[in-house]
Amino acid sequence: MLDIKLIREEPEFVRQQMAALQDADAPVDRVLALDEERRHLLTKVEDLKARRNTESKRIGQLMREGNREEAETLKAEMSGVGDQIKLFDDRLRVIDEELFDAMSRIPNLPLPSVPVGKDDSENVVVRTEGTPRTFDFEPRPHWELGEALGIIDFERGVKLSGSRFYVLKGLGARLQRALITWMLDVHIGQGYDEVYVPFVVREQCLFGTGSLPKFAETLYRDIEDDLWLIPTAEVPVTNLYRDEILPAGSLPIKHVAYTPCFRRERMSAGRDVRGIKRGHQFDKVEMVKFVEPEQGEAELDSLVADAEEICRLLAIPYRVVQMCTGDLSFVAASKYDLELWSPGVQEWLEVSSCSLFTDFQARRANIRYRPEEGAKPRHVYTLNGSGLALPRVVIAILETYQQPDGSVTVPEVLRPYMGGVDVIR
RNA sequence: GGAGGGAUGGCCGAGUGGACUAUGGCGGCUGUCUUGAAAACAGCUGUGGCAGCAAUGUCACCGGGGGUUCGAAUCCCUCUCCCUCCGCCA
Repeated sequence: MLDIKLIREEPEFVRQQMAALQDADAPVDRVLALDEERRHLLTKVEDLKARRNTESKRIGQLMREGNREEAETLKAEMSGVGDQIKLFDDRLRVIDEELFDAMSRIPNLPLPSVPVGKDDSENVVVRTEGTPRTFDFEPRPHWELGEALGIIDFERGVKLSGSRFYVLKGLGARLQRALITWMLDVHIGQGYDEVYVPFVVREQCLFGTGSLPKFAETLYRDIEDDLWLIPTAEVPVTNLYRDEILPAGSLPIKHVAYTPCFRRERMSAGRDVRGIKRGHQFDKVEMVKFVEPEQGEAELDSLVADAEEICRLLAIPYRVVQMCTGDLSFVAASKYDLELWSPGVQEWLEVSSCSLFTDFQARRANIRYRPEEGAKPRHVYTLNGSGLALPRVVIAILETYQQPDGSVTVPEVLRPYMGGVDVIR
């Protein structure tokens, strides 16, 4: 949610930013019209209420004095005022709802540092680290390696739950579990506090992070209890402090959480159907930060660095890509993706998205802090980044560390987490 | 799943239709006294919207939403959450 004052005072600037975001549907003009009508009605209805408050007090006073007739006259008069107030209040309620709906459909504004571009073709590769391994044999894709090693079972996954589900077995399951534990440990070492959170949440949490109302069709939902499966740990972790005013001195707050993620992938039907790249259920270790506005951009840089550390320690080549305005998500003001090179599928796999949301989520979720004791509350800035998304890291490991005989060497850093196993065969 | 009891300010807790501008206490802040501190005493105390350059004014908020009434913390409906007892359960 943007600050409505900004839209009211700088409408031309906001329109211009919407154009840069390639968002032609953002209802800026509607917000302006509704806002004006709302304020007009507010002053009218509040005058009426002020009058009713004073006159009602007088009625009480007259009744105590035993002056029945005058009290009754005033009552009759106030009854009419009450009817008017009700009319205005009803109208206001409708306007408020419409305004809220319009406001919640306007995306966040990009930072000035974000390159302007029309779509993902104009994203900027900021840096590439590591050299892709050279093979003296044809590297195979992970689905061949995984099936041959008996560590990925696609058919039984489909039997259990349908397409885009799979089963990890033996050292495959163990590799994933090792990665989760190891990545959590690395991020804890970087100063993040681990949290374990619910995997189903109320609707309000999804609104807070910006997943609703716009992306409802990508989410799984339990109708009976009106709970939603989380599409990312970002949702429960960011909402930890929903409707709170954090006391002075509590920022920055840095959390790391392991959760599964559930996505219907209806937008991507038919894409990436082979292998484990895009499933309905996947695991992720996620970092979430709550910081003071002044620290926003610096905290984004350090968030990217914290996620990069995982790639670096795994010794897998990766690159950092900055999203241009046309490819920013609805809620992000600035965003970097981390992509691991995977030689079997011959592509850069997106394993992390690190975003700064400025105060956009904090407004929607009502998360504030006190800069100093006794000072007025301000909205925090929120950030999050995967560190990292699992199946794709598993893909990159299998494909990068594969041997001519189809076995896979276990990256050095993971061996202590695998009970000393150094090769999957 | 069944029965019952609750939700009031940073915290405890009173308040069953008008003096509530929410009693009282604790905590916190400021001041007086003191070399300093404690104690005592006095004053202050939340969030947001709208109007205004500002001082300020005004409205809303007693778990959420709706209703009754001239007037609601108080009465009615509804939802959420918490607690107690019983049953079931990894």
